[in-house]
Amino acid sequence: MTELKLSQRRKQVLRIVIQEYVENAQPVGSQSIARKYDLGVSAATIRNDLAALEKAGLLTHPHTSAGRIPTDGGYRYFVANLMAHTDLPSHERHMIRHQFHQARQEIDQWLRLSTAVLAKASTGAALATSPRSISSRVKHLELIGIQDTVVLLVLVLATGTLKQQLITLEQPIFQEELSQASNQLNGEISGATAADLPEKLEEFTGFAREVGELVLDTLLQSEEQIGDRVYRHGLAQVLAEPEFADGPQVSRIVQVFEQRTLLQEIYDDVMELSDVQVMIAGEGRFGDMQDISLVLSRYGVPDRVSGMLGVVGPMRMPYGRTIGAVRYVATLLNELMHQLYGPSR
Amino acid sequence: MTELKLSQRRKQVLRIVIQEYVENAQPVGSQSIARKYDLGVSAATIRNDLAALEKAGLLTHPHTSAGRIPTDGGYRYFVANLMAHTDLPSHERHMIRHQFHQARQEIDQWLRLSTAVLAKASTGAALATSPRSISSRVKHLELIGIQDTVVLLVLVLATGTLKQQLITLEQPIFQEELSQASNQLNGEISGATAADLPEKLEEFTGFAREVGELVLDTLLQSEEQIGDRVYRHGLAQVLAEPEFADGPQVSRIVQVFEQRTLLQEIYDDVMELSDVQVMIAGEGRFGDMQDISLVLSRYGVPDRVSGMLGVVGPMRMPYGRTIGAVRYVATLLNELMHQLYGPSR
DNA sequence: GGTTAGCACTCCCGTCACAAGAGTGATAAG
DNA sequence: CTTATCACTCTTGTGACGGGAGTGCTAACC
Repeated sequence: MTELKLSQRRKQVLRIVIQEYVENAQPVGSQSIARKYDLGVSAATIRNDLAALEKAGLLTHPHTSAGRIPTDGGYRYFVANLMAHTDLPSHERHMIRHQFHQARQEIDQWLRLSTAVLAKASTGAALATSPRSISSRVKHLELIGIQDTVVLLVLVLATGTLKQQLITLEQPIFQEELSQASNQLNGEISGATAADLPEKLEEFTGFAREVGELVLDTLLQSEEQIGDRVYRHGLAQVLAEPEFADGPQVSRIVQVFEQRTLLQEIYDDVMELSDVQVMIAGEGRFGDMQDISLVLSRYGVPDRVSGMLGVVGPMRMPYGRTIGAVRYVATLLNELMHQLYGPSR
Repeated sequence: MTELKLSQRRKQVLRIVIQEYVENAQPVGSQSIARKYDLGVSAATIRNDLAALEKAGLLTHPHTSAGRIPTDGGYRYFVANLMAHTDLPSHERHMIRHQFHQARQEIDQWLRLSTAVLAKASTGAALATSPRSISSRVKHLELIGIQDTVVLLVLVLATGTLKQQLITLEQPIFQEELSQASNQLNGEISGATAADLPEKLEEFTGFAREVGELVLDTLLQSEEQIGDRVYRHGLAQVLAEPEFADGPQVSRIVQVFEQRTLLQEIYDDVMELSDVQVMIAGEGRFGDMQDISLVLSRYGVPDRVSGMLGVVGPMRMPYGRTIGAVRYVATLLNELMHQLYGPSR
């Protein structure tokens, strides 16, 4: 979209329309603006401005004699040019930080808390994916007999991520054999990445080889997918918003919230930029996202692990506040992750 | 509730009302019954029966001149006495079984699939908790250095469940020390339960002791909580049902679906009986569950692991089919789990 | 040219009345 | 116990009506 030129007052009017509409979910008209805000001009002038903003594609009206509401383009302009970058108020920041330090030191807990906090701080529903390892490196491997013919393969990646995989055998196997195989493998493949592995596997045969292949599979798979867990919180809250009063709208947002495949698609986008990203009404690239906005951020430690977290809500959303919240939680997670996966080892 | 005595025809009428209402979500009147079903009596007689069923608390009207709809009591009577116990049709059963055998051999995958299958086979939303170990027994323990001062404790329980816990230290620690501690602990505490552990810990000091305490904590915690993951699927579908057209109803069911604490409470109930349980409108013991029914079952291997799975949906639900689906998926999971955790080891 | 006042026009929304339709409840007869 | 009949009730849909909010246009003003 080309950069629009708008007079100061028109920007101001647009800002007011969005602000009012976000707050009240009601179309806003020229008179009510003139009454409530002292712009030094009359309602008629504002009316002209509104018409101009509509022609520019930033506003619409639902019907002839109603007030104006922002279009998706209007929100985009607002977010890009007009929005005050509001950080979360400091007492909220402190409270959130406190909660994180009180939680048990576990990624699972942190992410759960993140979604809870985000949902509370925004008007939307929060989601987060568990962190994915980038270029996974094997740290350690363990083979544990569960049943006579069932073996559990536990894989610890350099980042501390655990992968588990059950192996069902034709023949019973003894613990000694398992230990032997795991010692053998540990010596050889620890520190290996998916790229190194095939070569190293050459020298193995039999059961050890089989396990090695499985390790490779697991590594490859963990690199190409989003984290295997998706944390969600606060759907009830966002469904209470007036735009989701009727059926079709509800199912739309629930689908965005529930569907893994959609998240997977969006994930790649989010990974490209380091800052918080705002996706308004699907940005034309995703269908079926009318009236839905996403505010997402990457988190993690560069080149080691990364995940995604953010908020999904109605397009009519307090973007400033939401972005602030997402950014803050993301930086907090970054800090915590840094302590764990930190510079290197 | 005392066992009600109803004539054959009245039972038949009740059955018809429920059947029709479940299908069409519309109050059903005497005339339409007489027209559609050949009961050998006139509409007026059916009208009398309806009035009797209403007096017995099994039916109501929404208003004076509307047809009848079942009350929660009506559904309970139906489920207890009238319902045809329908198993899933065999081709569906085969398809489901096939899907399970195609999936990767992983509990995570199975449960994900279970909820997907259940949601598809019912009109509700499916949920499942990951299995919890009963009287957890330690199988193996591993300590892995992630950062200089960060250690990952991996605990493998006898059932193959993994528990992980990060430990942040004051001082850096060397891998040798870790290995030493883990060897020491493994020799001593492998096979121990939460009950045995405190005694065995007596002999340890320093870091090993610290880790031991942590193991104990983890064991205790894993015994008292529901599985740490909750799988969900198909919320969008159930929200499309007409009873959830308005706001308050939506938030009610979303809360039932989302809230962990509620599941935790229900869990204990479900564990007591081995068969599928039906909870209609909260059975008076849970508030805020008007118009919502749950069909739940335990799954797992007796005395070893167990979890819960089932369907949450509107009270107006095809109970026969839903119960059949839940039962089938539960037995399927039981089979699969049995292969893993099977008789003993 | 930008700004203002005035005014006709449009459309939504709540209310009311009205009729149709479905179903009940009661009565009286079989 | 069952049936036919009928008055009554309540919902639902429709159309009319007025109030209110807001627009769009025009003409005048600075």
